[in-house]
Amino acid sequence: MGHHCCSKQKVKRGLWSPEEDEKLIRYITTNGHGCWSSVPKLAGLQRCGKSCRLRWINYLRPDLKRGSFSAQEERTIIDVHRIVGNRWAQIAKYLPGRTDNEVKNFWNSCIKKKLIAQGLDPNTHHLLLPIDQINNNNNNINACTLSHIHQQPTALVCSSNTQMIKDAKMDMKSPFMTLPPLPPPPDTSNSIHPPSLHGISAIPPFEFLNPNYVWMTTVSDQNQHAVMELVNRSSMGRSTPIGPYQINPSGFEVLEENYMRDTIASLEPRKQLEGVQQQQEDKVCEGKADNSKELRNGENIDNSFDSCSFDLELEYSGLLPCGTGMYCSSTSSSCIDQLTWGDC
DNA sequence: AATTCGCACAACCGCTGCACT
DNA sequence: GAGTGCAGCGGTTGTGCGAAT
Repeated sequence: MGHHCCSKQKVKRGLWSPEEDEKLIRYITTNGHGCWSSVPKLAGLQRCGKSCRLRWINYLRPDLKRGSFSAQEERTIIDVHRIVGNRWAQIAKYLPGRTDNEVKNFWNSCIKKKLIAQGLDPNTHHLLLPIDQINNNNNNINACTLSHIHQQPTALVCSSNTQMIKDAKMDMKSPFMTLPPLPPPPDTSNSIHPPSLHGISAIPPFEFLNPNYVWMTTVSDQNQHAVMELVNRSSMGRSTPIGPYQINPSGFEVLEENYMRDTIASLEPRKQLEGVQQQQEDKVCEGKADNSKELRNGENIDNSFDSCSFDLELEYSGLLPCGTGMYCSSTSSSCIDQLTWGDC
């Protein structure tokens, strides 16, 4: 039985032999793949085009990086996954030489287990432990802090500018979040990139492209950590502190993800660039929200977020990197401190 | 030594989105 | 706008191999 795309042909399945690999490599290096459906015939292979494509992309491509994932790659995977979910191709873009299949396998075989071992839901990156249990484990963290951590346990906060944070008491539909710098995807031909710090993009392009956020990149006087703030423009000015149980811990993520997906998919690169630039200018000049922007099909993006706000004043004692993967509080000994990576 | 088990990775399958007609 | 073909994606399954029993 062949694929639906080549059901009329007799195609071989299963593992590729070295001879088949050689044929495919020879053909593609000399002719390029062109239309994949015609590759097997032209290359003299009893495979379907889909299989040839997969073999080339996942295994034979010369620019593939082989070997185990580095700690940095692992962190990148986790960080991007928290944002985009199981979009392996998106994640793989941040890892030159890695394929989506490779990333997916690594996630399922290694990272997933680590997260679970750390008490985190690998799908949502939220703590699996109930809040009251966490409270019992640590009296140094108040309920509000826990409520936030529960929402965004892997929100990676590298902030030493606590005053700025305190000053920035505001409501957010989406979590205040600071990620460590992520390398931009290697292919920059059709994409735009957020402001960079020391030549490294400090903001994942997904969020940078999100016109619903305003990015403020600052550098701490003390530790030079890049501090990014996601400020929901439409919600600025409201003040609705939240309690531990007022939010659906996973709700905002789904909405955010859907929103980003739609936004990225719907915006032409040049329009994205223009839109982001314009929005940044708007933010700088006006310093206030503009709810009137409708990005697609007349749908107001602001409506894509449910109310999910944060009271930053209650939060952020300064979460700093802890080990290679997890982030922990620098000011108190908490259960979060225990969330360090073990070996895979 | 033989068998079982678990793991990592390769490959397949089905679906979706896009471009073209 | 509908139909078609294709590439790409993500979930799932298959395979090989080493460790454990």
